[in-house]
Formats: sequence, C-alpha cells, structure tokens
Amino acid sequence: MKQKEDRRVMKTRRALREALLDLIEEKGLDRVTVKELCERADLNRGTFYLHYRDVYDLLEQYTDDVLAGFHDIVATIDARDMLRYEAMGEPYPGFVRTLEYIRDHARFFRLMMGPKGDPVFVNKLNDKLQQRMSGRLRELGIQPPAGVPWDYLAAFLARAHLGVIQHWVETGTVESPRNLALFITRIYTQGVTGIMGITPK
Amino acid sequence: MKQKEDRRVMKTRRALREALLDLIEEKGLDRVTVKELCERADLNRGTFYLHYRDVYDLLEQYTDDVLAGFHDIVATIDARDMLRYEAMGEPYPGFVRTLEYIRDHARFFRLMMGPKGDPVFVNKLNDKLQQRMSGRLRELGIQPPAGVPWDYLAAFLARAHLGVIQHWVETGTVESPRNLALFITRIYTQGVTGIMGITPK
DNA sequence: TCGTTAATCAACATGATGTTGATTTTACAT
DNA sequence: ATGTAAAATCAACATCATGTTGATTAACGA
Repeated sequence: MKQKEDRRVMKTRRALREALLDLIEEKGLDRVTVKELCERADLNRGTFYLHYRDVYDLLEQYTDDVLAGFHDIVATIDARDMLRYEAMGEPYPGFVRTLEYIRDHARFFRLMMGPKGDPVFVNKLNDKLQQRMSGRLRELGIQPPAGVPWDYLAAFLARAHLGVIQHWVETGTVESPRNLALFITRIYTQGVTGIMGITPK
Repeated sequence: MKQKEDRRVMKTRRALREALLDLIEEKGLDRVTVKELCERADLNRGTFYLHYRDVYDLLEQYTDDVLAGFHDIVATIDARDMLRYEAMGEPYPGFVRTLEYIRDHARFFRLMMGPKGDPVFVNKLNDKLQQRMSGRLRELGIQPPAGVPWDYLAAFLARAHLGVIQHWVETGTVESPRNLALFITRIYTQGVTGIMGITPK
C-alpha cells in the first residue's frame, strides 16, 4: 500500500541525504550539483528526478523532517514548569530533551548553521523560537524593561539560544545537554550585569 | 595611475552590486546567474568577467567592503568607556555609530541576514563580534557565571546582538540607532531575571 | 510465483558558463 | 581638441549541468 515503505525508496533517499551533507561540507550548498550528488550516492541521475525536483527540494524535505522532530519536542515544553526549574537553578527537562535531539542531529545542525549552510533553515528555526519566546513571555505575564518592545526581546533571546547551540555543535558537542541547559539558564538568569558585578541603575 | 578611479569601472561595479541585491531579493542568492545579473545591470556578459571570476567573487568583494567599514567603526570602541555609559543607562556613542553604519547599509544587511542571504557574511560578522566580545570580557576582568565557559558567553552575546539587529533591519529600521542601543543595553544589564522579577539563587 | 514499481541507461534539447579575438566606445592626460 | 590607452561590446565557441523521455532491467511485496 504505502510506497514509502519500499526498501528501495528508503535506500535512495537515505543515500541522497548522506551525499548531500557530504557535498555541503566539501563545497558549500550552492556548489552542490545533481550530477555529483548522484555519483556520490551511487545511483543514476534519472533516479534523483523520480524523487525530487532539484537540490533545494531535497534539502527542503530533509529540513522539514528535522524541524518537525524539533517541533514535537519543543511543543511539550511548559512555560510555568520551566520557570520553576530555573528558579531552582536546575535545567528544565524539556530543554534538555531538545538539546539531546540537536545532538542526535549534530552534523546536520553544524553544517546548516555554518558558513556553508542554509539560511532558510536557520531562519525557520529562529522564527519558530522567536514565536515561542513571545508566547512564553506573554503567558507568564512578563514585561520587558521600560521602553523595550516585546519583539526585540524575543529576537534577542531566540538568537542568543541559537548562538550557544551553534557554538556547541561547532565544537563537537563535548558538553552534555544538561550542562548546556545550565549554561544558558545561568547566563540569562544572572544577567550580564550580574556577571559584571554592577548594580543596575 | 589608479585604474580603480576610472568612471567606467566604478559605474559597472556599482551597477553590478545594485543588480546583485535586486536579484537576491527576488530569487535568492543561489538562483542568481551571471546572465541575468548583466541583463539587469544593462551591460555585456563579457564585461562581468573582466571584473569578477563568478557571482560569489562579486559578492565576496562587496561583503568585504561592508565588513571593512564595519570593522573601522567597531575598532574605535573602548570597553571601559562603554561600561561607564552602560552604568549610567546611557547608550554608548561608539555603539550608536555602529548602528548608524548598519542603517546606512540596511538593505544589504537585511538581505544578507535573511533566508535568501549569505551564511558566509553572517558567520564572518558573528566571528568578528564574538572575538571582540571575548576580548572585552577579558579586558574588563569579567568572570562568567560559575561553570560557564568564556566562549559560550561570547557566543550568546554576539548572536543576541545580531538577533536584535536583524529584527531591526527586517522591520524597516523605524527605531533610531540610539533607541536600539538603549534596548540592547537595558536587556542585558537588567537581565531576563530582572524582567521576570525573580531573585536568582 | 507474478504483477507492480523502482532504478538504470542512453539520448536529447536547453541554457548557463567561461573564454577568445576583433571591434567600438569612452575616459583621461597632454 | 586630440591621441592613446583602457574599458566595454559583440559574436562565436566548447563545455557542462539540467531536466525530460522512452525503453529496459532489477527488486520488492503479496
């Protein structure tokens, strides 16, 4: 019934995704050609077009799969629980699970977020995060500092998280997800001012 | 003596840069062709190759110019002055000047940082910022929160800044550079915890 | 085992790419 | 203003990736 379960189909798709990551790593996304992709995956060029329209179609399906998995995990996060854990200085489990997912796809994230990667993916990811940030802040009745609009605060926080995550995958994910969650929580609960030892205002 | 001052040369280069931004906006960087570029710039395709190797060469020279201007301004920033201004809740002039430069190149930044843009530029910019962040923190003798490594803090701060800047250029730079500098300073001097009304630890 | 579907292969038209040599146009200096 | 050097144009070229097609072979599932 479901053609998707045909072992041949699964095999080609897996091979093409592998080859795609290889070639992105070697030459950057924009230099990837269908021809080379198929040589690397060891299959006929015609076969590629049975599955995808072009290189970007392949990448988009791959990306959407990863983002869907990401979304499923992030969706389970509860803002109030999170706040409770943070107040205790403990990493929030939902956040740790998210980081574990990223670690499981570390190569994908590393390549996509790097200079050879795909700005579409990064921006999609950022949009998702920014959205959830806004929601969370509103849900918790939090007010930004005087004169600072919501959306700027959300943009700040979302990209800051991604910055830490990118640094994490670029340095080989040596730190545990739990540690990383601790880092982030500590940085923004203690604030930079706290770090600087300055009493604001 | 200097061929670079020939009006014909300057004209073609300006035309090509304009056309590049147009086409990136319309179809994304990876879909830009030399052919279309020259049609848009209204010059012969052969002329393009008198100046650049390919599309990425053109983009790289453009990018490096913008980054050089950025660097010149950022280089004037003094960490101690900055701290003084921040303690007073005032935007640091060097930071304001940086934002003014970005506003003057708002279209370039908006396109490059967006989903149709160039991850190479964004990562170069981020690297520069991250470097300066680390330097500044060290220079001021600031210690990150317990257990948080320097580089993670720098990654957090650098990307956070870029997040705010991206949001700024994407929403049409309606806020003044001074306002934006205030936003950022307030967000990270007051910290998210301050916002949340929670006393850390 | 049999029918279905995926993968292969060869061939094709198309369009972008760089490159070349000859020619025309333009800017700059004298 | 005028001559010269340099830039831009133009036509032509081989090359290569693209996307598509029709016929054939191989693999899968039931």
